[in-house]
Formats: sequence, structure tokens, C-alpha cells
Amino acid sequence: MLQELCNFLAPSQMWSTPTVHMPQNVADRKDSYVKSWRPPTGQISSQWRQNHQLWNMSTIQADLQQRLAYEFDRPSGSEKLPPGRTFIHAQEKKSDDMHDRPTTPAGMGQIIRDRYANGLGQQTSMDPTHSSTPYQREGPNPNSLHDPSHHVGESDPLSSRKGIISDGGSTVSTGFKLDSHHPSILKDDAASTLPTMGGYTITNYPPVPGRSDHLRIIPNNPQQPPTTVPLSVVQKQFYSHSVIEPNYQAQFRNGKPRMDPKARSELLPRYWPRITDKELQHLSGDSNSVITPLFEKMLSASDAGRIGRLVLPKKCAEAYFPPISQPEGLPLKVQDASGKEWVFQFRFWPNNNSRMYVLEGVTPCIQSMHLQAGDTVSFSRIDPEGKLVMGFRKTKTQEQIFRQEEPTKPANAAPNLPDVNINVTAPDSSPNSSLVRPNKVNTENKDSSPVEQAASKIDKGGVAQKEGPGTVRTSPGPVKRKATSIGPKIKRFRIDNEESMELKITWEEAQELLRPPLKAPSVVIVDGHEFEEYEEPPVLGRKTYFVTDQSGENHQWAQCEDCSKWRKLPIDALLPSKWTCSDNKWDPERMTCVSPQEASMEELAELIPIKAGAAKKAKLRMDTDSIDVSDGLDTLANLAILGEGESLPSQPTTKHPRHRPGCSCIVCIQPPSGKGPKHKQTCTCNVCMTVRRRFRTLMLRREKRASEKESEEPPRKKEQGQSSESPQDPLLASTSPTSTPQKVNGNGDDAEEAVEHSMASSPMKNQIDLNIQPEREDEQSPKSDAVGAMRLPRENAA
DNA sequence: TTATTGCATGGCT
DNA sequence: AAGCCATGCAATA
Repeated sequence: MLQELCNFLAPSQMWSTPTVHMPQNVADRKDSYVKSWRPPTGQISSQWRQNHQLWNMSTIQADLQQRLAYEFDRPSGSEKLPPGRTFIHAQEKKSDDMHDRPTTPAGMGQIIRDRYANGLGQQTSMDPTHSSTPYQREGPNPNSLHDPSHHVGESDPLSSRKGIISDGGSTVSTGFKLDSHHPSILKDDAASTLPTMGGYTITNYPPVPGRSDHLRIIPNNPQQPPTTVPLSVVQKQFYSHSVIEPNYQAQFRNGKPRMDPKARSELLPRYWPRITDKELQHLSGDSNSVITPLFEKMLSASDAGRIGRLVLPKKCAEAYFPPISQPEGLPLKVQDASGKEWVFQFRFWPNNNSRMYVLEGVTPCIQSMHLQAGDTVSFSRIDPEGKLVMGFRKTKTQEQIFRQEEPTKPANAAPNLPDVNINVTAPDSSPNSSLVRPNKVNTENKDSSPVEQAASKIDKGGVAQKEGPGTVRTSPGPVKRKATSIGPKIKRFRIDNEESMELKITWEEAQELLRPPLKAPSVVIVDGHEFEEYEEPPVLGRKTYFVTDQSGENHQWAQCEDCSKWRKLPIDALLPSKWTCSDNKWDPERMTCVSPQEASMEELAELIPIKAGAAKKAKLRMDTDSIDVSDGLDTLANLAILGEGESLPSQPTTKHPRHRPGCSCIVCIQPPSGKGPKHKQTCTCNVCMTVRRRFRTLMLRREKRASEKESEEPPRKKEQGQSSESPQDPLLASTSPTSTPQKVNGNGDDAEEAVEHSMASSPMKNQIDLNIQPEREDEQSPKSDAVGAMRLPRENAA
């Protein structure tokens, strides 16, 4: 294959195409070139057509290798790149001024070829689907040289596998967000183009002992020692990308890579075209033409304004529009989806030492499409004609964002097309957009989420566009300059919000909670690539601690959800989020909660990050039939309320064994002096709500266990239950019998109602007091934080 | 005066 | 920190 690749990329072949545009400065570009210029049909494409399969495979290999190589390339990585490696990473190699390097379409193609021609198989993309081919309409096309087998997810045996980790989630169709970030189930032994790299298996199943923030890199060559790579590094490759651009999955909804490879590698993600098959079909009509989406741009206020100038992203212009050397540029014909042809002046302004590209005369087009700021226009290329075709997508109104339950509908075509509603589609049509869906309708910006605010801006901006000729302002008079910038605001808000939703837990934190699905993976070997194929997405698992004992044996410790006893498990044990002693199939002697713990808490405290003091307390709790409400999901919930920027610290606080620095629970956030702001009983802040929620959970579990015990054992001293188990101590006010768990139905809602009722109906009694002093609380209650968070006001007054 | 044009500025990535 | 790009604005028509 390597040989084939080399042949394929033989310079003589590569440079023989007459249309090759030699590297040159922009200033040297001749506008006369434009006369014969056609949008880059891609010199690569023609070769690709002959070698698409090879190309595709090579690209996948290169992609996988590059990911690894990238890790190793970085100083933070624990491995260094083998000698001789000279990777060029698209993101690393910050795209310098395009003037100084091949900027023409052919030139860019050359860049890519160059990267392949060096024998390293390096492409700038990180995505296997980077090997995209121009979109081709559905249907038989005997003349087509496009083998559909290269279509990722369609018949590509590699990418059609569910659960295979793939950049951008392009091959992950589970809809489970985290899976596409999860690098742990990817195997790569593709070394044909990079022999020095060898093959590696990336895994964190099980996590690296003691290094939960690392991934294991296992060379497929058993003679090479495994090593680890910081997750934070991997995260950059697998996580951030997917988070920031989850929408890109939409590009592959039907398993087709459609955008031009250059777009992915050279353009900022916000310019990546998002276009569906249907839209493309509309654009291409009934011909056998091949459409390659090139880029898209969300219209700014300026773009959509009456000035009629559409600022083009520099790289897009230089990559896909004819090269121009004079500021005046040249007229450019662009066809819209209805077949109407528009002529814009494609030109540039000198700007600093660079250029600013604009399309002039777009007003009629914009108006005919009823576009406003915030809407998106896309540019595609139709081959073999080489025509530029323009699509558009209306942004969502606020109302539509809130009504996102309905599946979004693509639109990138003429408004007269039957299945295109110019008001329907959103910039964010990814399945992940639901993650940012506001859960309440709030028409005021005040207290609304960023997304809501963004939506509001869209709406207002859109209206403002129509308000008066020539004005794009959303408010009269001088406003802060960028305040009228609709487009970027939208993008920023959207991304920020996604991040805020996604990154409330860090990658490392999420990793700790992730377990592979219970169903064992099957190993699939495709063309020498070994993949572990998971049918299901990763699951949130119970947190365990990996330890190496004195004998050097590795194992892990997990805590039973019911009895809180710690159980020793094999190193490869994978626990679900709900795990109890009865699930301890590895140790039949300790398969029940009545079995004693194998090691004392003091011993355990030396092995796993629990404090000895806490260990004692935990032991006490166990003895007194206390409960531990922490599991993976609880942890996740805890993390979720931490807010941005908080990572899960590894060390417990001195106050609460189960709390970590940064914990924002009611106990931890209280200033030591107790002088902090008081929470009212009606407070609905995160902390208060969380406390209530936890309390409900607590009550539920207690109730459950109480009833279980009742059924198991003869009834015993119920009244005495107040000693250690009753929520009256120290949970609730003891003055109301209605607050005891015994009075609460097993139904969770009832439990919560009971709590809330007691809180609401009797402000002075039975209330959950959030205004407590942690130290005192800690002294007085060995219970869990959730328990300890609820106190009597009279105690607080002391 | 108004619209257009070309450039400059500065926020943001 | 460089460079992109949204848009302000002066010059011009």
C-alpha cells in the first residue's frame, strides 16, 4: 500500500496536470488567470477518483497516526516522536499569511500533496473523513469514477462501525455525546506509511493506576513498553474538537463526507460548510453534477446590510475564489439554488499588510433570499462545470429554538423548493444542540442563558434588519461597536454555551466516570487496522480506585452503594454506576453487604484517597447503617453544579472527607465565619436546589432500606431510629413527625413534597437551613455532606 | 444631502 | 500575539 501511495503521489504525476498553479505570492497572481479560472475542482480529486480507496485508507491511517504523533510531538506528551518524524499539523502550523505560500486552489492542493508525498502520509486533517470526495448525487451514475465505498459510514468498513472513536464524531452514530470524545477504544496498528511509528493502542480501560488523568498507550509491538499520555493532551485532539464543533457531525449524517478537504484542514470550523444531502440535491438539480461544499458564512450585520458588501473570510476567498492581484478584483458569477445567476464583484481591500476580501453587490441576492444578519450563506462548487453555487440557511428565531423538540429541517436551497422552509433551520442542527436547549422560556435577557440571549439577539437583529434602510443597528444612537455584530455574537454564544454545558466537568473527570458498555466489544480487523467495536456508547460507571499493593499486585477498590463497604476488585473490573456487594462476582465471600470489609478503613486510607479520619467516620457510618449517596452520577451532579473552570481536585478538603476543594455544596461554600449571605428557604439557587434534591434522594434510599429491613427482620425499635438514622438528626427539625422518613412514601416525589411542604408550610420549623457553619456542622454530624447540609435554625443561632 | 467607496480601527479568535 | 474581520468613518461621487 505504501508503494501504491508513493506511486500515486509520484511527483511526475502530481505535477503533470496542466492546471497546477505553482506556488507564488498573491501579488504575482495574474488576474488573467481568472478567465480560465474555475473554482478548484481539485487536482486531487481527479487522482482521488482513481485511487479513492487507497486514499481513503491512507488518510485514515494518517489520521490515526497523526493523532498519536501529535500527542507524542507535544512536549507534554510522555513520548517523543521517533526520529525522522516531521509532522505538520494543521492546527499547529498556524496558517501563516497565505500570501507567502501557495494560496491558489491548486497551490493548496499541492500543500496536501506535498504532505503526502513526503511518505509520511500526513494530511492536515485529523479526520478520516477528510478524504472527502465531492458530493455526488444519489443514484446510479455509470460514468462516475466515484466509488461509493469511500463514503464514510456508508460502506466504509472502518467508519461504519459504531462506537469507533473518530474525530468529529463522524463515524459515531450513537448520538451519545461523550463517545465521540472518548479515545479509549481506538486501536491503530496502521504503520504502513509510518513504519517508525509502529502501532499503538490507546486505552484507559482500565485507567492508568494512579494516573487517572492519563491514557495508556500500548504499542502493538509487545517488546515496546507501554506508556501514558496525559488526557489533557488527548482531550485537545478528541474532545475539544467535538465539543466546539459538534455540528460537524451533521456533515456526515448520511455517512457522506461532503465538504472539501481543504475546508476542514485550512478553514476555521465556523466556515466549514454544513449542508445536507437534500440541500445538495437541490443545488445540483437533476444533473449528474458533483457538488463540493466549500464554505459557509454567517452573515454579519454588515454583510446583510444595505451596503451590499459581504466580507469573505480570507482563507475561503483565497482557497475557493479566483486569485486576484488587484483590489478591484473581478466579477464573479454565482448561481443560487433556483438556478438564478448572480454576479458579484469579488475584490479585496488592503488591510494592514493583508487583505480583506469582499463580495460587492450582494444586496439583491441577499434580499431575494430574505436573508438577515445571523443567517448563513454557503458556497459550493458544481463539477464538472466548476460553477459556484450559493445556498443559504435561515437562522432560527428564538421561538424556534425553544421549540427544538421537533427535528430540525435542513434548508440550503431555494425558497421555492417544497421541503425547504426558509424559517426553519438553525445554525446548529446537530443532535447535540439539544444540550444547549434552554429548559425554560425566558423572553427576557435578564437571567436568561447565553443561548437565550443569543437567540434574543438574533431575533432583535433580524428585526432590526428590516426596520430601516441602511441601518443594521439593533438600537439607535451610538452603541458599543461590536454590539451590533450579530453573527459572531451568535457563534460565540453558542460555542460558549456548549462549552459551559460540556466542560463543567473536565475531560479527566468525565473519564473517571466513563466505563465501556457492558457488552463486550468485538475486535474487528479491517485492512490491518484493529478496532474494538462497541455497540453501545460508554456508560457512566462507578468510580473506583486503582492501587498496587505491597506484593505489586494491581487491583481496584470500589465502594458498595448500599453498605459503603469497600471491596477489592480485579484490575479489569468494570463497574456500572450502581454497584453493590451483590455485584461482586469476583469475590464470592464478599458478595453480600454483611460480609466484613477486607481491609480496615485505616488501611484503605493509605491506599485510596480517603482520609483516615474519614475512614473512621465512614466505618462508623457503616456500623450505624448510614448511607453514602455518592456514585458516578452523583459525582457528575456534583460536578455539574461546580460551574465552569472548576476541575475536580484530587484531594479532599480538611472539612469534609467527601468534599473536594472547589466543592460548591452548601457546606463548602459557607464562609468559615458564617457571615456569608444567608439562603432563604425560598431560595432556588443551585446549591439550595441541589440540597433539596439530594435530600429527596437520601430520603428515598433510607426509606427503601428501611422497608427492606423491615421485611427482612422483625420490627425493631422504630422510635429509636432517631438516634442515627432519623433525618431529624441532624437533618431535619425534630419537631415535626411528618419529616421523618418513616412518614414519607417510597415515592420520590412524595418525599420531595414532604420536604418541601415542611419547608414551606412552617418557615420556623422543619426547615432545611442552608445557613450553617461548616465547621460546626462537621463537628456535629459525621453524616454525608448532603445530610449535614440541613440543619435546624436554632442550632445555627448558637 | 445622500449614497458609495476605500481604508482604518479595534475587538476578538 | 498575530491576524482576521466587523464595522466605523472620511473621502468621494
